[in-house]
Amino acid sequence: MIPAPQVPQFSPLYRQIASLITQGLQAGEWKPGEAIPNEFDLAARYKVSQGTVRKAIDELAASNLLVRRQGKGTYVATHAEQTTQFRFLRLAPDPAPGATQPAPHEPLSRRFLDCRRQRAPAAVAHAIGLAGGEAALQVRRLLYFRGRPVVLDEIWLPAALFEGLTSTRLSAYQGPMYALFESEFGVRMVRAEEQIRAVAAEAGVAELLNVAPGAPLLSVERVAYTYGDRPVELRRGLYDTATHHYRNQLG
Amino acid sequence: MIPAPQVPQFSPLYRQIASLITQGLQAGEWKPGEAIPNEFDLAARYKVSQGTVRKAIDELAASNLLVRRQGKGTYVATHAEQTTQFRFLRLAPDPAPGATQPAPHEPLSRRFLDCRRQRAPAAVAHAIGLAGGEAALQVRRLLYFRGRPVVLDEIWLPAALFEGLTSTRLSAYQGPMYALFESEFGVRMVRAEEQIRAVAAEAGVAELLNVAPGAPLLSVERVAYTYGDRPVELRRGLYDTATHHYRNQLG
DNA sequence: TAGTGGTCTAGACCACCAA
DNA sequence: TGGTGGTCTAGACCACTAC
Repeated sequence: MIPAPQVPQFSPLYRQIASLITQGLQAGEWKPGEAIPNEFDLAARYKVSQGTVRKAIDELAASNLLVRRQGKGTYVATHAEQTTQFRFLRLAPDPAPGATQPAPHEPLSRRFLDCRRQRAPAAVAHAIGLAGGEAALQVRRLLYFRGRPVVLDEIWLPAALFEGLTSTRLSAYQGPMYALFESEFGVRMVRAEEQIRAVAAEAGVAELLNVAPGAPLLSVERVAYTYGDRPVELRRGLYDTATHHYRNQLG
Repeated sequence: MIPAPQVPQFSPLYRQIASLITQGLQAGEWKPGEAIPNEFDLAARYKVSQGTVRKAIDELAASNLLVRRQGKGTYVATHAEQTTQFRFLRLAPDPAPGATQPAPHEPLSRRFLDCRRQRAPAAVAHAIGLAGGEAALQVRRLLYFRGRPVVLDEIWLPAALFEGLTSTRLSAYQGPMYALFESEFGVRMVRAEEQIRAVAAEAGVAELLNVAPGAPLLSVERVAYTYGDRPVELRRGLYDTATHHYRNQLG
């Protein structure tokens, strides 16, 4: 007889508070960039001590939902910030030969190729939680560093969450796509999982990225999640790594 | 006039305690796998409250130097553990088509090709902190999943730290290389940085990995650090991603 | 100077593990 | 049952920011 899985029922107070705060974020009670109430006010509201609220906020700050600023307050994290800009795009320019300092981030520009309402292939629909037949949006875009194309992205989104998203609207917005998602559609990307492979460039792709057909490219497949671990984006990026690399920290 | 950089002098007590504990780890006072003293004993030793020790340990556990086990004690982390096994090797088998569960980790075997004492190229010497002319060890090995070669690693180490490391000794050891390093040479890898690119397989590499010449491979360049952020390994891995992928979490 | 987050303490009690 | 880490509280004080 297989023993029933021992599900630990116990959940400490601070985790319950963290969950309540997350619900407030999800419900839009506090918007990205805004400050949440101070620790004592939250403690009074939830009828716990300040230390417990503090530990709850610690957790949320550790998972990048909140940002603490000593002396000022605790703020809702946003993708519309310089410092958070490259949290999800891990591509960096190669260091110049002999350089001791890592190369700084280069100016980046975006070009949107198309944005179509379309039936998603089964694998895609499954990944972003679409029931049979629900519509999806497919966006394709190029990223340029120093005027050269380096990344080709193909992005799938549930159409229901992004009604009114068009190529022109994407092009008009200056700044990261995820910042537009959170300000215009109330969808905030919280975490993502990536699968990385090396592939050979197909003809059409090669032309867009200005590389030889068959050239090795990095394939980066990402599923991005919003609050409550709901998957809301599938993205396949093809990176030309001739002058750039994907950087990663192992802890 | 450029303002002098404002160096924050203030360091909270718990960080000083964390630093003292780290020194103990570095000095080998507590060995990988062993338990450190309980929180009250440490508090008495450092003349602070248990809460402060606790916060210090929290930090060290967060950076994977220590492992807490409720009801048992706090232990020095080790690479010789199943759970930590794949913390630095981020290669996972592709899920079977239509599978809902991610594929489990596959049995892995290692084959060492050679281990030579050798002058390191300048770039390598610089990366692992070798002064001019100091000797290095170069190790090459293959990793097999299900009997098939998937990874070719070329590894550079400072010879001074690994006196007596030979191909036969590497082959004799069952388990991760980093576990051997920590138990036999007292060098514990704490964190690493990786740069990932897509490259085309050269002839010799292609043969070893059993792929066509020119096939796209993942190039994973790693610098691994021990205590005190000292770089002690440079590793270049070539991964065949036909049936596997490099997985990454973005938080 | 007022308000916010950050640190430190002391003590009570709870959850988990092993013997 | 005893020992360990884990939680929660209450209060004092420190460091940083803005006005």
